[in-house]
Amino acid sequence: MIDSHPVPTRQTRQREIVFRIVASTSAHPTADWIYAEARKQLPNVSLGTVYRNLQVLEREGRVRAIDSWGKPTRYDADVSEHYHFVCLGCGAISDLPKPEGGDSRVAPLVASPGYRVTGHTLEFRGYCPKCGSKRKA
Amino acid sequence: MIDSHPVPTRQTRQREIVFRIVASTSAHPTADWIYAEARKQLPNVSLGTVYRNLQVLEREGRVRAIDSWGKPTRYDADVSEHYHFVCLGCGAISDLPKPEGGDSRVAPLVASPGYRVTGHTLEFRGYCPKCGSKRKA
DNA sequence: TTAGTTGCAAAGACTTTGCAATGGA
DNA sequence: TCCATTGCAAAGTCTTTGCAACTAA
Repeated sequence: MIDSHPVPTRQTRQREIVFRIVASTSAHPTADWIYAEARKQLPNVSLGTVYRNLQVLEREGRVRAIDSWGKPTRYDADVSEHYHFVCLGCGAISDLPKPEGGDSRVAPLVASPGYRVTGHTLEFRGYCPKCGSKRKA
Repeated sequence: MIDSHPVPTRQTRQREIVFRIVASTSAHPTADWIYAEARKQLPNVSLGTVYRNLQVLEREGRVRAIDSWGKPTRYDADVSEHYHFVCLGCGAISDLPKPEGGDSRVAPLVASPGYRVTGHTLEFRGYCPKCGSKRKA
């Protein structure tokens, strides 16, 4: 269920380009967007390759996948501890300021014996300043 | 982007059966599983109808959709505040004991001016007692 | 040399949708 | 009656995969 012996990875043009693209933006791009950008540099790169590389990069801990409730997965090259805010108006995902002592505040919420917690996801939803002002409260 | 004038909903056999099925289990079932169960009671019900009803029920606040990282969406009839634990071994989703003052502990993590937070999701991942003991730490 | 990678296209998994018929209020 | 809902099947969206050729190490 988990890689018992990790597969060695090579450094390829395609892989590095995919990584650089993800790292170059804070927009938490989708595979499709990354693909479009990649083709500007490597006109023949395929969408399959982009997906495969995103998987490898995620396995290596170089990028993080952000699940988006049925919508396409988005990727983040900031793998440090931080949370996201998803705007229900425009769909934008923005980084939240790193919570002070966040982990130590959230972790204790789960304390069931026998369970081994390896990670958690905390995501906030609502309206960003731009979308919020367009609507009546 | 948001229902300005909610569409009236009717009470149909299909809808109530779907709801009862979701409410009858704590396994956080998928649409497929709900569909299979529903056909036991209504042999001609279609998968499309199950999906449509789950959407309606969610809109009405009677069930909650749980996003499962690329895997099929799961549903929960417990719409009260509580968090989930997802087992990376067997995929089971279990309810976590309601956190004491959970909301008030988590909410302050986001305090960016201009942002209106309407909800949040907190999900823990790891190994359940059964799966944890099968693996070396 | 020898696996890991790639491009391409086809397949897969999950969910949504068009439409005519049906049925709840 | 009126329009939300249904069953069916087709279509849609996002992601994965088989395969032969290619290439990093």
